[in-house]
Amino acid sequence: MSPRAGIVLDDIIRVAAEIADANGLQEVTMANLAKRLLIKSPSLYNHISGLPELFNRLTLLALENFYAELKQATLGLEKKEAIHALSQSYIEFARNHPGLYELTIEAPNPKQKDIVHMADKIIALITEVLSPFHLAEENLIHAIRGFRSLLHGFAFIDLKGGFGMPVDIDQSFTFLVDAFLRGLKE
Amino acid sequence: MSPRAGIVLDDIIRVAAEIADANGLQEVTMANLAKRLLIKSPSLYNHISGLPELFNRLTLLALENFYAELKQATLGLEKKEAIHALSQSYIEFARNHPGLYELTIEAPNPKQKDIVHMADKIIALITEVLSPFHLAEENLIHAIRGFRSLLHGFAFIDLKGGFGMPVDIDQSFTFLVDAFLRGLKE
DNA sequence: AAGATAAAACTAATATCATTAGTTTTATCT
DNA sequence: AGATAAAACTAATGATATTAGTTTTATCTT
Repeated sequence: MSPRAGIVLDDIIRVAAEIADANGLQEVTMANLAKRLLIKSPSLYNHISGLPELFNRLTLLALENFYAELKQATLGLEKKEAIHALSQSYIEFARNHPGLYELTIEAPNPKQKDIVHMADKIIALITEVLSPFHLAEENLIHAIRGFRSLLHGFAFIDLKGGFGMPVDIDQSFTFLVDAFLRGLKE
Repeated sequence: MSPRAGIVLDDIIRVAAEIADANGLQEVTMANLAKRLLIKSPSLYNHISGLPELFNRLTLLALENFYAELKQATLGLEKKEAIHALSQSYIEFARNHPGLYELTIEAPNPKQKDIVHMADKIIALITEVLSPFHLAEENLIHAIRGFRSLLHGFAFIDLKGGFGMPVDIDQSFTFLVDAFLRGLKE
């Protein structure tokens, strides 16, 4: 064991994730982390170089968890079923982890190889579930971009409470995915 | 004229909009505004109550401009043409005014009646262009939500530079809108 | 033309951040 | 029992938003 027991890096990241999802990314501050960990904020610098590193690590964690859930959701499924499962899983992650989800959609810093890699894996997963449509080169890219767009757009507006009408939100989501898939077939 | 000439509220809002679009929302600070207006930051409080009011006013300006451009784009057009024109105008506003666009998609504070009103007008416009599809009640809501989602999702990912493949982005956008419209017809 | 007015600017101060430097504390190892 | 190392700490700096109080100055009144 180390000369003196105290918090470890993972404690910081874990609490940061909790704050991000419960109170919003803007509440993830050195001051708030220190309060929750019952230490003074300068002590955090014994474990992490500052807020930029914290957000990088939090983004990586978010992408890993997001990927794992999406992957899990599609296991053993094919075609339309796989697409709907991935879509549903996508929306649920955003709802359950609004703070982490926001981090997953920010443009990754190209220097952060690990982050770029995880972001690429998510796009590869989306590509996989779209592959049964046998789209020609450019159309496949169009379809991937379109699918990513509607997933994120719906998740985002939903998160912000932008769907106010008294109509079931999940049904609207299924409607959207179905409409897009029908449109793809032609 | 007033007892002593200086800046006026509109100067602050105008410069705030410039900074928002050129440097990002996070650069819209009292400190930066004061620098650009060649005054000290406390002097700004002679004209505005603080950052919250500034962002409220900036959001209203953004929504007004956004609505005006969307409306203008659809004038005299019908059906598919109107939808494509509105879509194209949507993406262009986001590209030309990334800072203002971000403000238009935040959930409006329900207490800000004027902001809510403008946001509603934009949704009404989207509803209008979708009306030729003669969708039944719930399906109309689904379609509106879906269309808003794909517009925002595409605009957002585009803004963040998330479409990296060497395939024309505007073609992808047209592909997405067309696919959705085809899907709506069934 | 001189003084009053009002609204603009200002300085000074407080509070909250992130961060750095330097000091103290303390669990473990020798 | 003392050395070590890494954790905690305090103190300080610089950026931010904001408030309070003072000064400046263009216009209006007499």
